[in-house]
Amino acid sequence: MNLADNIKVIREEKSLKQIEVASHIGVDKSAYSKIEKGLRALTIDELQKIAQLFNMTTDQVINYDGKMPKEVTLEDKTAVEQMRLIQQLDEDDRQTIFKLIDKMLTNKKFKDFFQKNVAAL
Amino acid sequence: MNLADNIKVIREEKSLKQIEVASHIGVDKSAYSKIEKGLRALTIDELQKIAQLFNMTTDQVINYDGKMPKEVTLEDKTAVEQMRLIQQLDEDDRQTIFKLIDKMLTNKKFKDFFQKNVAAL
DNA sequence: TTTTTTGTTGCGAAAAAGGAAACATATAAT
DNA sequence: ATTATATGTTTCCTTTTTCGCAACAAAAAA
Repeated sequence: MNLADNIKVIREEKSLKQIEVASHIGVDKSAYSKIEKGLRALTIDELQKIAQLFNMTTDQVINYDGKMPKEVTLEDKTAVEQMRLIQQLDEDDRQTIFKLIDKMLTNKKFKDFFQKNVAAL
Repeated sequence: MNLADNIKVIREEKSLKQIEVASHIGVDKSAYSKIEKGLRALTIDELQKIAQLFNMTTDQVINYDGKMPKEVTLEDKTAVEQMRLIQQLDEDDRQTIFKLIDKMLTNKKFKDFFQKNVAAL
């Protein structure tokens, strides 16, 4: 999908008319039509205004991909990326994870302790 | 800071010459000079190529604020600590955590997706 | 069907971009 | 310092793009 198509699709998802987006970015409706048809390029300024109207970042508009989200797998990601993803969790989910980790760590400490002090008996 | 300034500052931080960026985006050096001086607008296409050359997203270039990296700022210092603790877990416990986080993240993505695309129905 | 709304196309005028070359400034070498 | 070289800027004219009205076409509503 190219940028022109992205904008058209997103605009339609938001049930906006061409004229509404056009006036928001300050161009004639004919010019806007050309934009969606790929007959005239969007300026960065216009893109930013459109993104603002759509409540999205410019990157999200540029890389828009209407397809369903794909699964996430942390395992193969770098630690930095893992952190970034964990930060994205909702507050309560993150709480759950941390509590679980606390339990696991506590558990491990006991396990290690017995391993070292009791197994020798 | 405006976009033209951002690009200039970032280019200089990366020790690139105007001519190098110019040829990467396919314009004459004089045109590129005009871009940095704000005498001619960047196209979205050019912005994307520049972002690629700079190893940044277009949003990062647009919203660049001069302040240096934030590899690990105080704010997410706790996150680093969190990761350090997770690394200490036994392999199978870590697997469990990761799988759970994966599920939560995937879940959240779907939730957000439906929020945006289906909730309006 | 007949209206009304929404989107597209044609066209001359106006604005912007292209790029070669002259010019200016900074950096390096002698 | 002076000269050379590398880097960045400006001028000037040509080419390309955009402008926006108005006519046109298509779709939706009445």
